[in-house]
Amino acid sequence: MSELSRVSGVPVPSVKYYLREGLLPAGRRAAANQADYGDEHVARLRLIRALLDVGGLSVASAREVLAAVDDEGRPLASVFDVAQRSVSRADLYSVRTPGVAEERIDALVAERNWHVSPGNPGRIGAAGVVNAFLHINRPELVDLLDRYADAAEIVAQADLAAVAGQEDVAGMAETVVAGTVLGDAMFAALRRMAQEHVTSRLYPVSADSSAAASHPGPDDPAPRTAASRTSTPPTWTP
Amino acid sequence: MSELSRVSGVPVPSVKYYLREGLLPAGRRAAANQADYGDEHVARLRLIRALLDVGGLSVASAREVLAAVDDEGRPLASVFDVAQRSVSRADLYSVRTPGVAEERIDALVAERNWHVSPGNPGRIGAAGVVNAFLHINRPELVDLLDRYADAAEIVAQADLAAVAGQEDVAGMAETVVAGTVLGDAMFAALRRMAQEHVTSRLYPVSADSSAAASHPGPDDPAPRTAASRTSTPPTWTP
DNA sequence: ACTATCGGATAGTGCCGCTGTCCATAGCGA
DNA sequence: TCGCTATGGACAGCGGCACTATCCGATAGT
Repeated sequence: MSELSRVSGVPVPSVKYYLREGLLPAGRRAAANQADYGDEHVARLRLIRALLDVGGLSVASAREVLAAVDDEGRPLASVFDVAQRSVSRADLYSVRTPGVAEERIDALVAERNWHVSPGNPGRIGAAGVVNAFLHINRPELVDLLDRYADAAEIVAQADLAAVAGQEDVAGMAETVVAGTVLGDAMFAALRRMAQEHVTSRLYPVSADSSAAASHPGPDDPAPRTAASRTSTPPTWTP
Repeated sequence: MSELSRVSGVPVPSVKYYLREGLLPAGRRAAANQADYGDEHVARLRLIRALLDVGGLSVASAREVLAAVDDEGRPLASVFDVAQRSVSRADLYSVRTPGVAEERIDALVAERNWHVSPGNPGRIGAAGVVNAFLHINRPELVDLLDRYADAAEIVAQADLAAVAGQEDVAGMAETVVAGTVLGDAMFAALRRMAQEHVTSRLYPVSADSSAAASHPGPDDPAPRTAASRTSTPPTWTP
């Protein structure tokens, strides 16, 4: 276990915790005080940390998602659903103008001929956001929906293309989960960059952004040796 | 205060808490045990709940964001920056292959002629996600970047157009904050719907969302089209 | 044989977002 | 004027979560 911890960079107590919580399958017991872990444990541990740290999932959500990944016979749509729910905020903005926001979303769906089931977590979430826009007295932000939907179509088609490119079913499930959970973070990050870009074009600020100056700390180098294996050579071409 | 609580729907102890934490300005003291609150307090309270519940901000982040909104003379770019940081995940996936992910992001930025400052939180975050993709051995997901960037441009332009449509500066700042913080949630929700739509077109046999919620078995057939049910609450048995 | 380490189990820690309690004060009806 | 209730503020406590520290019996190595 200590070697697993060393290779993966996860502290031993955390590894124990993930074992206890059912995120990480137990290793093969070689003796009463010895267990063997393989590459799949290292990979799983990395996936766990990616889901928790980058995707922002809770341990409970990660457990459900990983159970879906491990479930061989589960249909892909179900894996999608579990992944989507894991990143969806359970505690929605309490609806104070019931119906209006849902109607707006349903109108959008109908207009685009989207097929969306009524229980889709995105439908509930989008209605909650629209409701929040109305409630803070900023109805004009609701009109962002159409452009956002254009963008969402592009992203969803790219997501599905990535899933379809997988060979084996297990890879598809993991791709679905990683794409859904980490994709949220990736798009949000790209949106921040695009926002700065568009802002700088609309409002050419002479002084550069306060971002670099007011962000002194977090670039801690943490010089650790490159113990990570790079089985796939990162030599893609942009 | 009890009336403020009643109108806004926020419990009195929470209102006290927000006052203490500096999210909500104090009311005009009419007497030692009486304070008057106006419409602006109700609106602020609604904004607070939207940021916390829908946007998922912490109380500390909300305080910073609201301080930026209240700061009259603050340039808009700074408000953007504060809002972006508030929704950015501070604890990034620890970089194990330093440089590679950043280079990929910088190549993307250069290719699109984006103006992005090095300290942009999105740049760090995107590099973290790319790094996670590589680290979980799914480098093909990195190729999602280009389509995501297309979508991010659309969204960012819509965002800025909404900001530019505001008349007063205070409204702009609040629009920036609401659009940035709640926009993340809105896009994520729309992405979920678009994903289901595209999935249903590629794989016409789509599982009910309620079926996944009830943890179907490995051999759950679910050969029914989701269109068979229109507005019935979760009942996945025909 | 002896010590160091291993795995597992259990309890504890720190943080966060509230929430419950207490108290001096003040409005208000009798 | 006298209670009675309600108010606002200060402070402590709670429950959940993600770890983290401690202990313990069982080996593995020497």
